[in-house]
Amino acid sequence: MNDQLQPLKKPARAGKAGRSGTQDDIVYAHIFEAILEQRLAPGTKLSEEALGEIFGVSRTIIRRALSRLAHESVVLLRPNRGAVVASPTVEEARQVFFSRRMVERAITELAVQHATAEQLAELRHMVREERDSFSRGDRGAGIRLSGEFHLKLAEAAGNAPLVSFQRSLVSQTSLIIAQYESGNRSHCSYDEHMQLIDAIEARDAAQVVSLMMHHMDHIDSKLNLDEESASDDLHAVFSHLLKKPKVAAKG
Amino acid sequence: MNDQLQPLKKPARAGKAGRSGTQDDIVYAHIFEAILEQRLAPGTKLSEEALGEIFGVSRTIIRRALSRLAHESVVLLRPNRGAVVASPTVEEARQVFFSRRMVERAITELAVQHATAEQLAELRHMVREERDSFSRGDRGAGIRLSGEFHLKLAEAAGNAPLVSFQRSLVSQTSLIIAQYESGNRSHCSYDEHMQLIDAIEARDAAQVVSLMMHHMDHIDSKLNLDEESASDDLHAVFSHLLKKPKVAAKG
DNA sequence: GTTTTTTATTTTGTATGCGCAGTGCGCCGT
DNA sequence: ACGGCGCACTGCGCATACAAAATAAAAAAC
Repeated sequence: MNDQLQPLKKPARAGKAGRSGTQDDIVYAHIFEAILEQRLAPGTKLSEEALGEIFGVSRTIIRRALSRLAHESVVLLRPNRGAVVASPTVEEARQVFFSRRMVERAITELAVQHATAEQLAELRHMVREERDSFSRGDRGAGIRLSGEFHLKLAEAAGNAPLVSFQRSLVSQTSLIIAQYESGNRSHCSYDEHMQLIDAIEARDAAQVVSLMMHHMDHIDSKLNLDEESASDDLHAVFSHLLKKPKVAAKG
Repeated sequence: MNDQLQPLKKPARAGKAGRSGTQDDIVYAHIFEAILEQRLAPGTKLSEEALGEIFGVSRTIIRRALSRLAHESVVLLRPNRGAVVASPTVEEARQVFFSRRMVERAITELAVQHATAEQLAELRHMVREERDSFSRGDRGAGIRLSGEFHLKLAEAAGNAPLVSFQRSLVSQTSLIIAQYESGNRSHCSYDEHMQLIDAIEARDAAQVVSLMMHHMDHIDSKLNLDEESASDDLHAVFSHLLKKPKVAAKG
């Protein structure tokens, strides 16, 4: 039956996991990473059956993953017409960044009050990983880890609804960056991330907020509103997961 | 037994709908309204099969509706153990209100800039309906409409991520109000809602924000967040009796 | 040759069946 | 009689099967 790929290994150590539903998360992480890596171009149709074949799971799982991605506005779910990779417009990007600024301000203020030493250590660890990813040239992982840093920061703020919202915003931001960031423009946000941690550790609220707002400005200013190109073929995009290049099981 | 309803009519005109997936939304709205009406007590188990029987749909639909409700933290989805009506703690309520204040401030500022005449008219219409519901004594509908007012206001702000977040916050707030609001204390928020609309129409940003913050204060002050009414958490309920819980409290 | 209608194929939406995990109860051992 | 163990029951997770909708294609009419 499904002899496409049997173990369904995770793409990296996608921090999103840790839940019970394993398969969901794995498929979710794979697709999300593929989008971030720009192996899936905006507008690409995400056929449930094709994805099911590729990941060796039924459409039920695919559908859940897509539903989740849709909720984070990373894919667009058109009724009766399937899912496509979201292609955020400039206006949508602006709205996301507006919300990001609002949320990040609140998060930093709370984090200064509530962040524990362990959380700060964990944050530093994540920044190091982020830096390593970029120095390895793994841009997709870097963007993802950069997002996870901000998510972790939200967790340190200790406000559950904020974390949930931040998760969605970070996903969308990652997609926007993947789409609009100009070339190899040294997405060296990890440096600013470290400064943020230092300021939080110093419990300097004003400084943290200031740094964060500048961080947002920098991300914003790195965006370039012209670039779009990537693959359309699902099998090609996920070829590194496949054992056989061509599947000929189904009639 | 229960007479299962056959045509699946909507509970009121649940404003959430208007989408494509009809059955999802209907089931979602029914369950949500039942929770708001407190016909479903916090902690009540929501069996997929039973709900499917009641609504005349398969577990697939029920599952989607529950998943949606879970995402809005209105029900709690325990892996392999089913769904139960959420019972937000006081701390969770505080977190929701913190986020609400942040979001409402942003929304009002944006709404002052962007709200159109049609949107204001629509808002007034909704407030009238809200008032009617309360005067009819339909508390559940009143709470729901009050929430939908705030959601509509978010839409008038013209920021999609904020709307999405607001939807989740409003759902949780409604649940919290349903649980914690003291008695029949005439949840006369519609009056303040009208004032808000007037101030928006006058494009008086400072006034709108001020009114909104006071509105939040009023909602807050109506809740008795000091004494918990009920809880599904046995440990919490009998904490004053328990010295050592018998149940395996691993993890 | 172009356009429109009809049909066929593909793809999503919904329902159901099977297997497994979680839970409670009864049985047995001490 | 009490505590540990295993069995049966309930109910969800996942896969599959079926039905409806949309798209693509083909054929017919203009």
